[in-house]
Amino acid sequence: MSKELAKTYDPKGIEDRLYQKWMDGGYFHAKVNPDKKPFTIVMPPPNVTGQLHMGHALDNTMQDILIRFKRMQGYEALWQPGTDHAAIATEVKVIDKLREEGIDKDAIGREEFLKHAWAWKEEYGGKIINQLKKLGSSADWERERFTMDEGCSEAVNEVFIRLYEKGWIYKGSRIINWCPLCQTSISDAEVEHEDQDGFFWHINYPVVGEEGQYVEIATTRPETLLGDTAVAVNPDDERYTHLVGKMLELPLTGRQIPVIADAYVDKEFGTGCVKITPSHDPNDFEVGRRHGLPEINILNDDATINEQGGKYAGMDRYEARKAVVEDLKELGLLVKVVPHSHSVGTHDRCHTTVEPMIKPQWFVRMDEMAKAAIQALQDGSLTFVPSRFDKIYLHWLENIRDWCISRQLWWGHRIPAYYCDKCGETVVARKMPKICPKCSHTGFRQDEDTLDTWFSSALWPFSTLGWPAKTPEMEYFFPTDVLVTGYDIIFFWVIRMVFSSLEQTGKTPFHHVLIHGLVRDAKGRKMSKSLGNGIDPLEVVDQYGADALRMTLITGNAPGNDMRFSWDRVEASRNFANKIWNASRFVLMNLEGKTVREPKSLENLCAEDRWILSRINNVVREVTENMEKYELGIAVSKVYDFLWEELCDWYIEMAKVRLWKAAEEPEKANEALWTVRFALTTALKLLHPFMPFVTEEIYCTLLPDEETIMTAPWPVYDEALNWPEAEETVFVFQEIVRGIRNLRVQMNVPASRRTHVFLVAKDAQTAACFKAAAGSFVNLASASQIAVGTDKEGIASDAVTVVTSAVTAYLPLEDLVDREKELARLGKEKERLLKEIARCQGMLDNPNFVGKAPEAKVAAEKEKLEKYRNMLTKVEQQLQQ
RNA sequence: GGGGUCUUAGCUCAGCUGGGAGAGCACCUGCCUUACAAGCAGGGGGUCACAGGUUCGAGCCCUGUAGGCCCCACCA
Repeated sequence: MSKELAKTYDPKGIEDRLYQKWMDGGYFHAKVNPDKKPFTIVMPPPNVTGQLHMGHALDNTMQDILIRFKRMQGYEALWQPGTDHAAIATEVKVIDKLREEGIDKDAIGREEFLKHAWAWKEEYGGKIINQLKKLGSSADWERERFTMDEGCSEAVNEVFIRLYEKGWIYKGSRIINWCPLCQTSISDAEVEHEDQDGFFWHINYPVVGEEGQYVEIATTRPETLLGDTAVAVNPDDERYTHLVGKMLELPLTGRQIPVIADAYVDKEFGTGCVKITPSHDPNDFEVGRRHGLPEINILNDDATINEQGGKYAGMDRYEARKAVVEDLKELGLLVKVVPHSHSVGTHDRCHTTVEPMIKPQWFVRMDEMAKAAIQALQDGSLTFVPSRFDKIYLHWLENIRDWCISRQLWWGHRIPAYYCDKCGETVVARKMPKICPKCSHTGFRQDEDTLDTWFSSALWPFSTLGWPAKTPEMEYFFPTDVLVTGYDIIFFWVIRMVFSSLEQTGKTPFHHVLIHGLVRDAKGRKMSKSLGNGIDPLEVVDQYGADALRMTLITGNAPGNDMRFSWDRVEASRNFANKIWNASRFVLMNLEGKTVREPKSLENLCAEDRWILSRINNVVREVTENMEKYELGIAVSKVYDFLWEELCDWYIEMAKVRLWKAAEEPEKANEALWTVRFALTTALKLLHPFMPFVTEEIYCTLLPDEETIMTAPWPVYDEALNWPEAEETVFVFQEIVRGIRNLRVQMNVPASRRTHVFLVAKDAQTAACFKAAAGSFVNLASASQIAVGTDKEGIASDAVTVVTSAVTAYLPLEDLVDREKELARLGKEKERLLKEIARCQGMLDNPNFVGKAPEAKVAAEKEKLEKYRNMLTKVEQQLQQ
């Protein structure tokens, strides 16, 4: 089969085939296994009706890398997948779809609507999962869950009831954020603040019974005047103390309102007098409650003025604003209008300006649970990567307000609260109660509201494992190890999972939170539907393959940082896949018809073999360390460099000499083959988490007895494969080869012309070393032959040189040598060495350096100095000739 | 108003606990060398934003300045 491998790697077909093979092999499935240590990642559940975007691709790639890595390391690695019902997002979509069909949500009613919603879910729900599979995601699909499936819903009810019974969930009329478009309450986290240009309207409120006396207030929302129930001043504000307790004429309403004193008012800001509208401003609400003020709601749910607004009833809030201002002007009560930029709360989904309103809603008391969540971070049971997100987490928790969890939606978990038809008694229970505990009535109706979608996602790390039941999975896989998500979702999700888990299970739901940034477009803009600048990950997969996409998303990116997506980078990744594809094609061609045996003694292998083995061995150690620290970008670039530069550009080129002479010297060829295959397959294992498909395809072709690379053991560092002297020998050879290539370009030596190369080593032992390795470098140095000795006898005096620490290379180039040029070159080299020597000398002459720097550093500098001095001597000798 | 973050080669970005500045792309010069032109070899290009400080030694640590981005925030 190997013979037919295409010259360029084409992921099409291969990826789907391999994915199917993995599915069939059940490699993604994790089970409770006492013989292994568990490693668990819970997948942030994508919106059930969502479309895969670059954010998902990045998020899932990172998780897949970690899970594949840990799986290879021998952990029982569970990647728990699933989807989220995404209450409001989905409901909006279903409403839109129904509208297109001419169906009105309210007309068909709750039951019927939910049927449509479920049908929608069934139709589109699997789509995003299939898209995730295209990326190569090795999640345990057998365990796929949905936030509204039976088990998760049970968990939701359980938590609701527990918190209710503890008094931490309560229903109350509080001021909440109301979206007039979506017609539901939303939580603080869902409000986005936008700076908008507006005005400050200064309005006079006449003082009752004191002709010509006014209190001037300033407001950005004059229409809310209709709901004012007081004007407040600071108790220490001498300008107004005499007014406190007096009544004011509230314009346009015929009502009278008191002047009250409250420390909330800032004397310095505006006029120092604040109109108080308890029903439509969070601060005013607080003030109102403190002073027992009436709460007058002036708005309908769609933000039109209600009957409380008198003549303005029926107007939209902005229409009413205009009308109110006009009327005030006419009454002569409008003092002035000042342009003013202020921040306005908008709904993060539809960007409609949110209206604060007082409504009966369900809340979760946050104080105690927030404390526990803060504690978890402080005592180290939870850590963020990178750690700068600690502050964001803490700041949010320290300033948290009670969480409004009820939503006036139909798609979601219906609140398990029941009200007696007769006496109105509230019963929170798993099922509809039969008899009222208060009045023994038997008729109940369930609360109409559903829960914030994040209420169920907050339970995701344990609800998916079977909680509240004491399942073996819960016992074994929980708490999970690492959560991978974007920084934009810390407030919505991470924090709520942490406190929910701490409260319900007593444990943090995960030990580490690995945060990534946003994938932006090539210009650095957020990818968005409205800008139309989004790039479909599936299109990238289609054109370049999932491996290339994954590689692109991981390379050169540090945790928590945003990244720009560019097609150039995808192409570079694709080229890398092709590079290793061809490297393995080379190996396969040489493998053809041979049986490779492991050499009897690795210790006796030639220097270049031990070099590459030593190198991959060290790369294994470094990459593993990087992976453990979640430094994925660094890890993958090390594998990249090893494969491309060390293995392909050097080792394979060196090995060719032996491989081409396989017929004459099969044993040597066998050693080269074994070594190259070992180094390559080891590197493939390191690369597999990043580029699962191409590595699998190559690995199984190179090692036909292996079923998959997925379960191949992750390589471990082996001290027996550490050969620093072999590394040094090859390193010197590389210096020489680079020097020779340099010379040849400078002297315009035709590529076809091969030259003799004489190496003069500093001593016999070094000479022997280089003699042994010389053969492998003949081609790299464009040499006809490489002779090695310990003195220059017999070498033409006009030969050009390449000087390294251990060896000097002489090239008799006769006719090609340009004396002047050569002298200039040597002069430059001398200059460089003198500089280096001066640098070393300078450091070593500094008593502070010698005295305070670590011994190893000082020794290293001494060694360098010695080396450069040697080289200088040789260059000077050459110059004299 | 508070906090975070960034400023490194023409572009996009790495740079792990402080110890001689890196990658990819782009550019220039040679090469279709029997794995790969999606390639090979060679090359140019950076006072690591600026100013101080700590240190034997700073791209990295501290302070300040300038500019960009982001988040949080009930100043009407």
